[in-house]
Amino acid sequence: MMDPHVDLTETPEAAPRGDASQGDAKEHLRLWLRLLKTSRRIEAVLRDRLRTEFDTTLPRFDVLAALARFEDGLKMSALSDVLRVSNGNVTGIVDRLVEDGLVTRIRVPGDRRASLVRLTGKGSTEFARQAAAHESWIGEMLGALSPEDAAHLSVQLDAISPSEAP
Amino acid sequence: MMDPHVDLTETPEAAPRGDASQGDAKEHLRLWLRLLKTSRRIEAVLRDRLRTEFDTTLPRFDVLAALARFEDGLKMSALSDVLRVSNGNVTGIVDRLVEDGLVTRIRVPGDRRASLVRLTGKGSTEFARQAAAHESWIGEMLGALSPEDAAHLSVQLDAISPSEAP
DNA sequence: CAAAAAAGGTTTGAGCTTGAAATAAATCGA
DNA sequence: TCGATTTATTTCAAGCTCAAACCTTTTTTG
Repeated sequence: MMDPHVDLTETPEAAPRGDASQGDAKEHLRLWLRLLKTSRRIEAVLRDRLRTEFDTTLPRFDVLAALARFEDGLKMSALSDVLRVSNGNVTGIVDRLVEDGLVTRIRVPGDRRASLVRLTGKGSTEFARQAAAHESWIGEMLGALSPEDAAHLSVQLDAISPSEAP
Repeated sequence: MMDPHVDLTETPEAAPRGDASQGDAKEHLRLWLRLLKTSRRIEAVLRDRLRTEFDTTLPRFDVLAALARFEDGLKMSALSDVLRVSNGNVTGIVDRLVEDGLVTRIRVPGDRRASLVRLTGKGSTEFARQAAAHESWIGEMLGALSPEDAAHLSVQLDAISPSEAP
């Protein structure tokens, strides 16, 4: 999981007066550490539940989720693009999902290089179960937040990582 | 990297009226996806810079950071505790850091099972360089946020994942 | 058309990650 | 004291992850 990077969260050490950028840097660093901690913690819970309740992993779930969004299937490259994962990475995960019959590779007529990856019926059913559970887990974990707060937070986070493609 | 899990960010689909909890769930899910996306994006940048500029990895950096905070060294178990990583995980990373001379294992006098892990002089120097760069990278990435916004965000995130030990 | 470039994927090597099993040492309880 | 438990750590198998190298096939271009 690897949480903290630098964690000086615990050392407030009075306001580091002097020039302003010093203090700003610390505040930004602190925010980053909280952000990381929060997402890691949630992720850990999701991994754990996916494993114990569905005997699967987060990457597998992510692939199914992506394919569920694109009913016509996705090319490997498009898939790794959507997931923001390296090309080679997806190959292995899809291989295993194919073994388990949750996903198929379909030849693309005009192009002998490419193939489309699609959910099978089984994959579709299985994902529906998992997605429902997933949503409720998130609800449990973020339940402390009002929908308004949640919406507000979303907006602020968007300010940090805008939707520009890297 | 595995970003999106479920990403229905792209399907606003009008406000799902009906009972309230429905919409709330979506809002929470949306927040989670943003949170994940943001932290993954920042993490990806950090990994990349650590690799290209220091030929190291985030987990290694994290271990050094933890050890830098505890000058007297940490036992393996304490280290994996601080980092919130499995025990066996740390073993390998520390092994490699020892090979590179950045870290040492010190026998604990009264206990032949345990050992303390500490930064070497070299490790300490190296970490200082990396930490400075790290802080400035964070500054770059979060620079769009005023320190006030950052502080505010920190507080809200803390509401999601409070400091209770799991 | 033939050579070069680009596009789609897989393989590979190294490292990270986990949970579970294995070792070994220390401590506790009867 | 001796067996049982707990504590500290490592080993293991399986899977995820990346970047780089490597094939093909397709497209571009001279």
